[in-house]
Amino acid sequence: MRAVPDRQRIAETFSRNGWFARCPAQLREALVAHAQVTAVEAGRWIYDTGDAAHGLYGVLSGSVTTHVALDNGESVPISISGPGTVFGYAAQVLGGKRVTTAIARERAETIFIPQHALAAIVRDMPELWLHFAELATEQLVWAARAYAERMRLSPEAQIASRLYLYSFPWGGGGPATLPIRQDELAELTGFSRKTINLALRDFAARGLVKTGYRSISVLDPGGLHKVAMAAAQ
Amino acid sequence: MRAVPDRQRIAETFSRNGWFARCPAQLREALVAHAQVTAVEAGRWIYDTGDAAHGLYGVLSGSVTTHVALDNGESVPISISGPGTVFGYAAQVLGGKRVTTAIARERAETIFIPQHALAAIVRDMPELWLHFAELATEQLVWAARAYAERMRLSPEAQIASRLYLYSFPWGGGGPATLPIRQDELAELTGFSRKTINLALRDFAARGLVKTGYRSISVLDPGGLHKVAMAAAQ
DNA sequence: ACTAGATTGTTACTTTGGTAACATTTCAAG
DNA sequence: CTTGAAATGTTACCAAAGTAACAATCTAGT
Repeated sequence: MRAVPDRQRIAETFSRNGWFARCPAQLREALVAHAQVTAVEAGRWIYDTGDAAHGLYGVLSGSVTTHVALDNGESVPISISGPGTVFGYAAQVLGGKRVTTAIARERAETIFIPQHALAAIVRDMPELWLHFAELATEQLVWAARAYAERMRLSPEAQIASRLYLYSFPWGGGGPATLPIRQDELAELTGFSRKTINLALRDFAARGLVKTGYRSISVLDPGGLHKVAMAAAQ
Repeated sequence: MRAVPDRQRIAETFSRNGWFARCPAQLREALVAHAQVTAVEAGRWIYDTGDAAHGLYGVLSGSVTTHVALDNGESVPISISGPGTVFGYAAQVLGGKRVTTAIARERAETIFIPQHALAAIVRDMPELWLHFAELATEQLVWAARAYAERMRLSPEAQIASRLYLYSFPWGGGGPATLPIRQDELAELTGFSRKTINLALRDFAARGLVKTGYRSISVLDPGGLHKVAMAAAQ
């Protein structure tokens, strides 16, 4: 919870793209005005499934993973969020407990907009709910697609699709170097590390990616997208 | 678009449970007042991905499947909706084209609330957006769970989980006879018919289900849920 | 520069689930 | 009561992905 220079950074980071950017200026400013900045160490919980929700989060720097808890107790990572991304709104909309667990993947700064600020904003600007509806719906469509891909595409196609997806937060859809380990990508996609490694070698041979130590460079996002699409029967 | 007796049925069907039921009475009544009833033959498209969206749908009788189109052209079924369920709101919220394809699984009646009616309602009751946000968020949480299960659970556990899920629309969470063929369940879950059959035989041997011709009777939903949970490593 | 721990690359083996049959059962129309 | 199409039950075989190693490589910290 610091002063002026942070405000500026927040406004810049969250105006570039994503949900904040699509909100009307007045609403965006009201949200930014109430944002509190917090630094989080790598590996730290930001919130856990079942916690009471007291507000909305966003990623200012670094990255955050979101996990879903299965009935059998397993915790499954379902997304990585980079700077400019809003998270933790589900419990806010549903008005109750956190339905996912958020963990800092690396040292990160988050913004937090407390519930009472949201309540005050929504009194003047009820269209905030419209924007939450848009956000949730967009992610729902994305999740439905991800689920459908999981049912039908080959592992190779799914891995290509995922790398293509990650090329956006880290490279705007162009070439990008992803700071992701292969075992982490395995966790994230649900395949074995061996299968990941095999696919990456294959992509590398085709000039689509270049593997490094603790990193995967996407050289040709469009080519990866084609691989994902080519999986037709 | 018929007269009084339909209004009554609509109000009853959509007040029992689901999204409509949770809307405030005034909002629910406004929605019901503008609903138009249409009969659809089995197998008929209600809308297709890419169509312009002109309103919101609900299932009055029968059932409707929703499909997502993959980039490779495949169409993947992602849900079955029974009476009282709202569908087709995603394109409405996003204000554009249909993002899924809806098809009548069997002879069905749908209600349709045209866009202009929604626009009129939201002028007086902007909280309609809040309820859309809740609907989308709820389904998002469900989709995230489904995705996580798909990544981690054994086919058997996933099939058990799905049957447990379907016991709600058809039996309120208690014993229920699902009018679903085994090859249809295979499509829906993304496994082969053989795997479905094997799992069902196994469940039948344990007294959890009873298979029939064109039907699967869930005898012990709780037991199926336990099977889904027991898949811990 | 060295070293230990972390990460990636690779192999042999096993398990799982899909494919493609075919046999059996069910049901509805004639 | 037939009969045939649709649906379920079952089998043999095969390909794909997981497991569990181990080897090679990289990097941070001394």
